[in-house]
Amino acid sequence: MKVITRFPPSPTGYFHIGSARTALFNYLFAAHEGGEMRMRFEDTDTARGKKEYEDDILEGMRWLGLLGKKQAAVWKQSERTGVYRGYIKQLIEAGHAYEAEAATDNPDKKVVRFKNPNTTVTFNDLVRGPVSFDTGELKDFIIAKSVDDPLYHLAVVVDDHEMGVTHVIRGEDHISNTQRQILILVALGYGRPAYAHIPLILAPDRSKLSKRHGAVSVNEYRRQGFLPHAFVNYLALLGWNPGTEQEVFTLEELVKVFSLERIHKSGAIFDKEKLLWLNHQHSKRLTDAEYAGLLKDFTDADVSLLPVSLIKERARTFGEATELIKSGEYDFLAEKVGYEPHLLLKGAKTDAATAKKHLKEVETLLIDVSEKVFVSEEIKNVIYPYATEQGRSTVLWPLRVALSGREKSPDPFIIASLIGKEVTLRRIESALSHLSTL
RNA sequence: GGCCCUAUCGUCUAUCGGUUAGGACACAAGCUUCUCAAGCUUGGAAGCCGGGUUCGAUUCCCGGUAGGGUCACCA
Repeated sequence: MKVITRFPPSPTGYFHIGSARTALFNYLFAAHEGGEMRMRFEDTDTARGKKEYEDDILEGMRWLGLLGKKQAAVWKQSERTGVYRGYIKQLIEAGHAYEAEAATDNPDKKVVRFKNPNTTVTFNDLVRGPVSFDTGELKDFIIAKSVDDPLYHLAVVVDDHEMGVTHVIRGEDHISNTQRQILILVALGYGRPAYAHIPLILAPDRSKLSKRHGAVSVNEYRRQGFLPHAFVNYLALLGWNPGTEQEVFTLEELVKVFSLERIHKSGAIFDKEKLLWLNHQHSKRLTDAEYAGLLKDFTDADVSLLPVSLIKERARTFGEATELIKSGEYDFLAEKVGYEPHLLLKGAKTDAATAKKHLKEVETLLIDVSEKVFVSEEIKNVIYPYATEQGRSTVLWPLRVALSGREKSPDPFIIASLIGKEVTLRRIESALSHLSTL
């Protein structure tokens, strides 16, 4: 039988990372089994639902790569009240439900209560094993505000059945809802889906993750410049593990190895540091061209002549890359560099005269390097023996500052190759005249 | 509070009765290095407590404790 899972968010807030992980597990399991994940909006609560939230969820799902082109249409419960009305009537006629006085303000309205058979409901949770409830405590719970106004539990059961859902994979917070849903489903004569309740994502203090703990919406991570695959990779590792020591996965790789049996039972704290590390790993696996393309789409900084391989190595996210660029780290690529002359000697542990001598020698060595082979390895080959002989810091520090204008920068060979022979020589000349003033 | 779920390094986790309790993030030190990163090596760091069962329990059972979830005319 074809596996069908579902992702049924309620559009009452922005796409939450906990929601995203639930969607991911549903996606991974379905894809692994060759089935499919269906999506619907549980928007029976018209007072709280917003179109804006629906769009945010959809956008986030697309970004994460969990919403394929061949995705079936997204159902909306608000458009299916007619369908639910039929089932509510059916339940009432069969004696499984009845209309009753509303407890609140409106005396004309009758709520629909489910007639609780007061039994023990046991289901075999695919993550936790057998779980049972004595349903008596539920009393005759309300399944619809009126015949025309269904509530969550009724709508879920009907939709899961009509969608052909075989596996309900959802957050642990739904575990006690399962008994109500099984009761309704039995009354309707439906077969049971399999249930798997996954642990929750927790804040650092092990409380429920909320806005006060920082970024909790998926699109915030997108705005911070995370890679969707890295984000998905991290989410998958919260509460699940492959059983091997592999940690870096693409979505496709996750699909291959995912299984419900390896879902952990207890809640997991969201650790942004590890996410950052994973994102860096994914960044480094991108080709320079891929990285440059994505960075360009992300940032408003000028990336036209940036040394992508350097940034990729250094920044963990596109957000960090942007900061790096804006901090002036790569300003040496521009025509002019400005710096305090003293900086030329700061890390050189030598005096102006010596530094000057070394720079002159380096200049002489570089003049002999042809433009055609003015690449970092070649430049290093030419300068390094001399630097080693004279004391590297006394030669390389002034040279690096001459070329970069900064205390911290990539090495001078790389910079020289990036700015070219002509600019390199010009900057050395400029440094020489600075040194003369000291 | 009732009901339900859970409990291994600071964090994410491996272990399906016998292990020097493994890996990763973070942290520290070292190596590399002109600087900053990256990289490499090394290190510190864990079975909530108490009973059982067993030749032997982190692992199985019970109790306690702690944390979480849930008790809507929300989902």
